[in-house]
Amino acid sequence: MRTMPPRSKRAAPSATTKPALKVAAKPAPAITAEVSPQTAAVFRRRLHRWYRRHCRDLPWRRTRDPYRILISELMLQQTQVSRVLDFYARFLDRFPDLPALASARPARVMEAWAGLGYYARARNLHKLAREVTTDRAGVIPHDPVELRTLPGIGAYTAGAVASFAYEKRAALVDTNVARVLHRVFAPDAAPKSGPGLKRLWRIAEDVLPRTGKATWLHNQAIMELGALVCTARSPKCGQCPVRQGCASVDHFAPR
DNA sequence: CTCCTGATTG
DNA sequence: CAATCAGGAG
Repeated sequence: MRTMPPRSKRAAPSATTKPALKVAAKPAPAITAEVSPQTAAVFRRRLHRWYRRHCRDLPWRRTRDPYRILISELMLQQTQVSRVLDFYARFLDRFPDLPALASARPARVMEAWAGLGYYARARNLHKLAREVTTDRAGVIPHDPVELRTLPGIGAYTAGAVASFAYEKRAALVDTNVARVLHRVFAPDAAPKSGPGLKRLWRIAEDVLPRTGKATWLHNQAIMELGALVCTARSPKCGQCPVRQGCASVDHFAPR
């Protein structure tokens, strides 16, 4: 039961400060949830049932090694799954762990990346490996905020590493997730840039499960739905587990 | 906000 | 040749 929402990030108005006599002072932004807990729960259940039956078996879903998760996320940012599979295996063969990568010569790293393009990201990755090795005792951070301070890690990748490697309860929004949440919950929001994206991040938080373990599956599931069903063009609403309650289903399936 | 990358599409 | 994409950087 969800009788007591334990700690939603913003709900608790930190009792450490002096209790104001007037409650009306509006001490914190106290953002209103975009999605009610009930709606979120239904969404999660349908989504998760679907994922268990339809998920693809991908190598980076079989590991929790932060290094391997990181490599997969960086490669997937720029390349289709089918092609990443090859490069991923080869890259990890040459650099099986963070120390191996950190101690490699730049030319060797670029060699392993050759064919993937976006070589600035390979340089960032190498720099990250050396930074983490020297400054952080070789431990890739758990916290999305800390992750974001590393070269090449933005909001999305930070959430992905926290969630997929450490099974932390962290939201993530990439274009797949943005598209799904936009269509289901916020058809009026402009999913590109600015306030629209901000709102989608808020929605992503709202629909998150309570535990980190469940969040791992949840985040994989939204991305998988966006990749397989809720595609950019001609979404397969007929196969969508969350079409009931989707704000856009009529738009795509006018019937 | 603009710019950047490199594949892909018009 | 230009537009588009997806994330990150500045």
